[in-house]
Amino acid sequence: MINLLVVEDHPLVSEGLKAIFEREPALNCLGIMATGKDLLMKLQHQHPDVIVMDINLPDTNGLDLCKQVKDLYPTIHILALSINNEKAIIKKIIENGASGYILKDAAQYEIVDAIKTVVQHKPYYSLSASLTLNKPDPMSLPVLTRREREILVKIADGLTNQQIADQLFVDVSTVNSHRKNMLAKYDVQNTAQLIKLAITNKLI
Amino acid sequence: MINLLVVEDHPLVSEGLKAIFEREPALNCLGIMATGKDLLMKLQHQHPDVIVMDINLPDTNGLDLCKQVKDLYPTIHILALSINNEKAIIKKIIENGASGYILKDAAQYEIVDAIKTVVQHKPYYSLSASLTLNKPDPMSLPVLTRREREILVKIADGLTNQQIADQLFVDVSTVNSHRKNMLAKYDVQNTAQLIKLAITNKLI
DNA sequence: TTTCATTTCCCCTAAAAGGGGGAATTTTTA
DNA sequence: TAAAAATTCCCCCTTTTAGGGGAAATGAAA
Repeated sequence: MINLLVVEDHPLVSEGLKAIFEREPALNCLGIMATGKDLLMKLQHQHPDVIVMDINLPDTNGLDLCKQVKDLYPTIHILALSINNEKAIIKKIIENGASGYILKDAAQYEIVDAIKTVVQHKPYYSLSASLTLNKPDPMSLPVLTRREREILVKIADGLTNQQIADQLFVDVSTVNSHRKNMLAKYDVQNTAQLIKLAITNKLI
Repeated sequence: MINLLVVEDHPLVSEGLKAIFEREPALNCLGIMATGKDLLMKLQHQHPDVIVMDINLPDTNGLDLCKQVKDLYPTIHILALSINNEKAIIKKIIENGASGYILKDAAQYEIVDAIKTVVQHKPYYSLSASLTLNKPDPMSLPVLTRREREILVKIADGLTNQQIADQLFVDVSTVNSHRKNMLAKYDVQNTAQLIKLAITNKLI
């Protein structure tokens, strides 16, 4: 018998999970919490084998919550549940102690499989998640320094080098240097291309 | 007794819906379809009172499917279900014949309420959806002409006016005119701001 | 058919950005 | 603490944008 806790704020999804668990004799759902706070309170009294955790919660960031729970109760297995299918996020949650990752588009059997797998101290990734993990890295872009980001945001807001320099109390040549640096480090020819790249890659 | 059909490709959600419907004696779920195609086939044999339709489907665009179904079977009420909370989308689906709109974060009672409301030929919007609808319009932006969009895309790709002119076999002055026009119509000072606005508002 | 919007092209000047260097001073970080 | 990275500033010069006008030709819609 595997004891479960669910952290999920969408009633539709948590009802779905409950229905799936009820059909599985080996699974016993101890309760459904809508927030991270509720989970931490519940854990003071009850320790499940597995926590199925939505990482998009209203109160806490799921990534932090995962780490918190793992620090307090290292023996509990955490199965992350998310609509998000970004490689960086999946990696992060695994780093933070999750034993598995399934997407909300997962089939029923996948969820049951995942739970049964993680209690055996084995990792589990849903089909779409492992596909994402195996995709080649979206060519890691160079990172912006603090100052560069600051300036880039102002450029995107339509300020000229002079205006930015005035706001930051530095010389125009400084702003110009940063701008040229950014063009060079992202290998683009002009501001238009830089802004496009920055926005589509969520640099700003 | 209200007869229902569900079109939803996420098992977690459809299981949740099923569980909710089972608890309501007045509701009778005739079946759950994962695709628009399946729905259209099913409708040839069975006519529900209400269709609960996810508008993010794998095969069809939910907006089109809604219109299609309404054209074929005008008496069926359609309740749109979506994670999407954008005013434009909600308006569109209503135009296409949906009687109501609920978000996937809706509470259980909201879904039941919604179904009972739409069968009485009354519209229903979930709490968060009606909040969205009542928000002031995100100031409708002027639309780009075909040529302007074409040029804007090339600007965002880092091409200069001269390069664009060469590609389009027109004079630089023409490209320059379009560029100036766009700056004026969106009331921005330079290309950086224009690109940012265009991307964040999905103009390109 | 007659507007109205779009697309095209032209003039002008000033401002801003881009491209090549180099170099001193702080901050981080290894 | 020493090396690396970030921030700051400077020179040169060229290309590109921006801002102000105007105007003819095409296309679509009323």
